[in-house]
Amino acid sequence: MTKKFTEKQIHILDVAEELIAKKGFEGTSVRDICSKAQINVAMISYYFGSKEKMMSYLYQYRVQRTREGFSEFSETIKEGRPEMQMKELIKFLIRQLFKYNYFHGFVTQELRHTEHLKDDLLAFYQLCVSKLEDVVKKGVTSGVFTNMPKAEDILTIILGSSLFVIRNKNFYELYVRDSEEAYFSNAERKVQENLLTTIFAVLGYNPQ
Amino acid sequence: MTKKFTEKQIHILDVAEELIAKKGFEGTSVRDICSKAQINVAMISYYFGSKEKMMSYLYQYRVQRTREGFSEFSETIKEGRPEMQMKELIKFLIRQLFKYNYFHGFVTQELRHTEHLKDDLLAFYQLCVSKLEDVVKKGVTSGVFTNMPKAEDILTIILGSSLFVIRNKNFYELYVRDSEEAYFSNAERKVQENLLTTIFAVLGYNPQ
Amino acid sequence: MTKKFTEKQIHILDVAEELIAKKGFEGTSVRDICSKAQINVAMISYYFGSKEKMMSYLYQYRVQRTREGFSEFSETIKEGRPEMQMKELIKFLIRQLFKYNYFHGFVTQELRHTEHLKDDLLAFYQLCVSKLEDVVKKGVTSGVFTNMPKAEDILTIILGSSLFVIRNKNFYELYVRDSEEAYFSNAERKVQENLLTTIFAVLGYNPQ
Amino acid sequence: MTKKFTEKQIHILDVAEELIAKKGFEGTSVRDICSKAQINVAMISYYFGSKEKMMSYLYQYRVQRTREGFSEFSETIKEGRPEMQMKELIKFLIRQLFKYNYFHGFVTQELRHTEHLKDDLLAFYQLCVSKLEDVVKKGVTSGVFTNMPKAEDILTIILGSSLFVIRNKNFYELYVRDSEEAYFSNAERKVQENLLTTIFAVLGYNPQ
DNA sequence: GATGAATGAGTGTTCATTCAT
DNA sequence: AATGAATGAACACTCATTCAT
Repeated sequence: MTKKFTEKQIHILDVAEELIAKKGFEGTSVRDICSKAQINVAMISYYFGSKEKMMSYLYQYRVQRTREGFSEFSETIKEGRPEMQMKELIKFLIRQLFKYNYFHGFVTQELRHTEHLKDDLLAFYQLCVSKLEDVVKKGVTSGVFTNMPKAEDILTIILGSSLFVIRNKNFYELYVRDSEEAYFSNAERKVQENLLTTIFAVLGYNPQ
Repeated sequence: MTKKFTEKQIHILDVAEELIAKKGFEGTSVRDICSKAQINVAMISYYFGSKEKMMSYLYQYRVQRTREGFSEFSETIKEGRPEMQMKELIKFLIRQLFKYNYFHGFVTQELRHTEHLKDDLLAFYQLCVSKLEDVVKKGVTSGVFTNMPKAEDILTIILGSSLFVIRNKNFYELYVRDSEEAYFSNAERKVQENLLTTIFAVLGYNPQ
Repeated sequence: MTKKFTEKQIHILDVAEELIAKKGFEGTSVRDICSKAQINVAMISYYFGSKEKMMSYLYQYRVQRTREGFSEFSETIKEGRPEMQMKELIKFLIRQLFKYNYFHGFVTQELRHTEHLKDDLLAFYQLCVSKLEDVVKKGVTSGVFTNMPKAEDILTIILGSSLFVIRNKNFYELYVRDSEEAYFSNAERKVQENLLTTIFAVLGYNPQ
Repeated sequence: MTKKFTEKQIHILDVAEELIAKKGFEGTSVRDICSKAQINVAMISYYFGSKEKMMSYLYQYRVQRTREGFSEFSETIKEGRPEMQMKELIKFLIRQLFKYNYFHGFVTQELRHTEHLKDDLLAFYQLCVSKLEDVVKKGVTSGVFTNMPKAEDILTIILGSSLFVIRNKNFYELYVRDSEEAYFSNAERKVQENLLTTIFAVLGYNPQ
């Protein structure tokens, strides 16, 4: 069952996510979060039970939202041809990763003591795998794709490459020479081009 | 130039790396490390000056070793044909990432306050980019590769996918159902297959 | 301007002063103070920011009180004859030193890293010098004093001798053989006699 | 019995005294001393048993030297008239205090846990008292001094005023505006003038 | 006789959390 | 429902000292 949050609680989670993304879970103190959120130091324990539980709620909250978004998205492409579906799927995933980059970036690193939480994310990833699988099969059947790579391999490339770019800003900005603000949007575009090219190559895309 | 370490110091660095990889830099206390390494709590300050300096030494130590390994490796493939060179290059990089997985996995996450250290890793990545570029060009010239993707895009896919598999064990082990011990070696093999297929596809490999 | 302290904070400062006077700033641990004050070890950081800042507050607190006392005192003697004023001035200064003996005794020794704090004490001393100067001049003009020693020399003798007696208990108790408790009050009386005699001699006091 | 020290040990004591005078006993680490003395960190424990015992030896060493100096000095004035003897005695004491200012300045503050050591200094002070007493009595008998103040009061004024000037540089340099280097020599001269005037006034000096 | 690597006790401080209000 | 004062545990680090060589 999904927990319902008040506006104040959501505000705390937003602030917490931002700070944790910047300085890590352990590197972010409850006082930091409360100070930035302009609330009392005791509020986090009061609302969520503990700092760690707050992290869990933050996690669940984000995963839930992402999954909901995925369902909505799925609807919008269900009529299209496989190559279009694949393209939109890739773009959608990259979009999510960049949008919730704070979250996706740190979460597996920081959620060590709350292993069970990973199940939610895992379920989401499996949803993606199964969707990718459908599209690949359909494409192969219709002859638009020549090869049938494993869906989990495709997802690995999409998630891995995107997260790498998000988290290794220093490396990638050698090739995306832009202002701090413009970096992410340009990096996202570049990754998108790269992944579209790469994955369609792997699929042996054969335009008809 | 490069600091020399005694066996004891190297032992501490190894233990530290393992723990930091598991629990993060801030999440790992000096006491944890010393307790696991069976040394006195004061040793880390004594040997390295501080916890943070220890981290720097660990970082430099690993990067230095990796770069040395890369130089040696470069020699061994310089005579081969481009497709062989590319294949070995991909395998070598994956090998390094899995070998020093603790290190590559956490380092950009944790080195927030010591930004300058990233330069070393960056230099290494650029070395890889330039090597990849050479091989791609040679392959295109000789006709064995049809396309000329950007070398940084290739590297992004290699590093990103490998690190994703290393760090998201929970996801990937759905597909690599093995004992804890066997996971990494099998995961490495699977990633290798995936990346070889993918990158050769992108290059438009045309066996002659 | 001046920081206001709660009763608890004042209690801590009192305990701290006593211990620091006995064992020095560096020789007194935060744990010592908190243990004696029956409070938590974290309270000093919590209330004052750090041990050193606590020292600053203690310092400022004492100097401020002493200066306020001096102003009040000045009022009470402004109508009298110079010899009476001088006598009361000497007695007042000795009184202050014995009253705040912990403080005056150690403060210049311990405030090495917070030199700027000395300015407050210095300002107080200068106030004393200027008051002494007025009285001496008036006495010389009225013919009750024959000589006009420098006011800073008079102050040096008063402060130096009093502090010596306060801090070299071992020496002086050879001549003031009393119980621990009675020592200071008797020592104060003896110093007072000594300094009154001495300074009036230097002034060439000529009763009329 | 007096301990004999090797040159190395004396070197350590000299360095220790200087540092302790500057930064206090607790504020000076064994490492500081050994580093400045260019010896091994273990040497202080090795030579003196412990840091505190080193302090004791330092203390005894200085007191012993001062007493020896006092005996020599006594010889040189034993033929003179009382007023000359008193003058030389005052000058000698001030001289010693400024010469060993490091030592006299801090010693009663820092020697808290080794109370027994004070006995040596006490014995020296008593020696001074008894010498002062002799001179005063002789002067009164011969009619050159009119009053007979207590010798311990005279000593208190001499020691207290000198130490105050030595230790409260910030105050006194308002009146002794000189370079850092010149301060002490000028301050010594000024204190000497002050104390000679003051004490001869108290004695009711009556030149014949 | 002298060293320097190594130690355990102790340092000031920060932490997430609790509790009386 | 919400606060902020207060806490005890834990933190990284420094200390004087020891001990094998």
